[in-house]
Amino acid sequence: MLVAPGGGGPPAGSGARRDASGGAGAEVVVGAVGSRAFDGETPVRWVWDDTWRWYPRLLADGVRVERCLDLRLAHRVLRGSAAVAGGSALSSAAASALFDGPPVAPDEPVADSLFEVAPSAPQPSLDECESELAAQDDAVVGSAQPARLRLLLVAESAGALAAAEMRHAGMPWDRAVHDEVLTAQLGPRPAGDARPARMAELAAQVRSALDAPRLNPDSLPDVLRELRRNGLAVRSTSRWELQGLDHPAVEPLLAYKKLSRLHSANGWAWLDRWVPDGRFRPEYVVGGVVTGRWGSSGGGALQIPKQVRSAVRADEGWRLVVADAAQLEPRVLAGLARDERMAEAGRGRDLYAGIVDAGVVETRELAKVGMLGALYGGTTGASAAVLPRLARAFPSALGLVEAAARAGERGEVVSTLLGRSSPRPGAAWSELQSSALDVDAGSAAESRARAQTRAWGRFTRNFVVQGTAAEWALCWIADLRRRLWAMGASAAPGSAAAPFAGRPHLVYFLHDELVVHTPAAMADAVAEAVRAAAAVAGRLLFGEFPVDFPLTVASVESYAEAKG
DNA sequence: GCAATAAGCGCG
DNA sequence: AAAGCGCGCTTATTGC
Repeated sequence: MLVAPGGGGPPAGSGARRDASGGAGAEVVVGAVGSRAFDGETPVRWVWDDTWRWYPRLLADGVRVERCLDLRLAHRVLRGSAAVAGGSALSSAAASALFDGPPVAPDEPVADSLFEVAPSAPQPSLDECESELAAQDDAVVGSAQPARLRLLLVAESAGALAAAEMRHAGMPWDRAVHDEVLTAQLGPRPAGDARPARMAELAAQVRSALDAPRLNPDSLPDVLRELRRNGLAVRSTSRWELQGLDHPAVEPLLAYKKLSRLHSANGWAWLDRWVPDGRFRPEYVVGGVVTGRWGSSGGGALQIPKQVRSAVRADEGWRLVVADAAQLEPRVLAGLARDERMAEAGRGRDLYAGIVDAGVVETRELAKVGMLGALYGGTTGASAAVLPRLARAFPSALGLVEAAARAGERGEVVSTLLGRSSPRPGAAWSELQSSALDVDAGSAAESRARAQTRAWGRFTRNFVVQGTAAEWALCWIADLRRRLWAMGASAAPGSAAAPFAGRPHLVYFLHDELVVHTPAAMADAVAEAVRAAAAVAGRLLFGEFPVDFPLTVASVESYAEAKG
């Protein structure tokens, strides 16, 4: 039981306590379960071990938390950061036991499970939270870049709040529209485990074309064998290897694979499991990716195929504001490297078009392929061919990713702008490296070691950009979340769950793209807020360095209408 | 029998 | 003509 905002003090037994030493502003340390601002006015930053443990229940009670510090997320960032000196209290066994590791299960019953929820990780006491907070504070203050790290920690924590809120509110999903999409492509929903009609037809065509009446098109080895038996020199059954081959089995096989994917990943079973009530509630895993991007768990929230996005529909009287940061990663690179020419190429326009206008390459497609090659470490084809021209035009930017790659190849750690560091290569890495140095190491061992070295270099090359882009996106969503709440409620119909009734709120986030569900009357203001938040994110990361982060923003009824 | 792995494809 | 980064999920297969 919790006290709603505007109510009295902390609930009995909550264990909430005012923190006297927490730096600027009042802070509340929450060891078990928390409460609201004590004076009702000072913005309070809740400090708790794990947002995902506590926040779902607060939201279920209609309570929104404005700001927090997630000790578990912060712990992980600080422990891994090259900017933080080792040997602090953060690395004590006690701190590790309590604050290391993945987020724990929410403190709420799981409705659809017959079984007990797995026992949660040990719950830190109030005192343990306080001493962890103090240790983190010391680590930040004593670090090479306290301001940036502090920004990273609060942005990551705000992301955790947003993630829990998005799951709570859910993405509005029209089951009937989804069913129409499936029926149009697959045929009517089959009973039981039967193949949908359209897939069965295609399977029959494949069997007949390959003269293999008993072939199971879902068995990759069998399909490969039959393709070869029919004279097709393929190494795998992947689409890019098959398409364009001149054989009557190819077209139905590719069509089958496409439908099979739709059916198994986002078919009726998915719909029943993940959208029982007209809302899709994915579990986001904040910081779930090494680079700081979010991951997801269950439901494939980050892989919703374009095919079914028409089922994402605003409630009656509401709109979806869909925003997408254009060419985010190259722009982030321009900012990171303070590459003025590259920033200039993207100012007020499509960055790739700007690269063409600057006379660096001939076409937008080349500019894009070349930039992606620079970010990912491409070494072949058109991408590699234009790399020298990009390097000449943008020496700072290309130099930065090149340096990150070289550092990784040496086995060193690289870091994002705000101080998230890459993992060190594992023990197997160094073993393979040193084994290649043995006097009697064969050339095979040497080339394996070389391939591994380059692969790690590609990882660190991309890490600095992808990770800093993730930081930009966290700042974007954090600032937007604040703005949306400040806009207040309108008298819109619809069924947004408390505390978001009548209010614009985030419902989806995908690396460089987000969706807000808003009362229709507020859609324009939301679009404005989304842009303003992007500008703030740019300033938070890059200060006055003049790099733009333009967005495409659309106010639509259906997610499928946005973008192209 | 079950768990781990591989292939393939969806997203950025 | 997909080459290079990061993921999650499903199915079939392989390993114990």
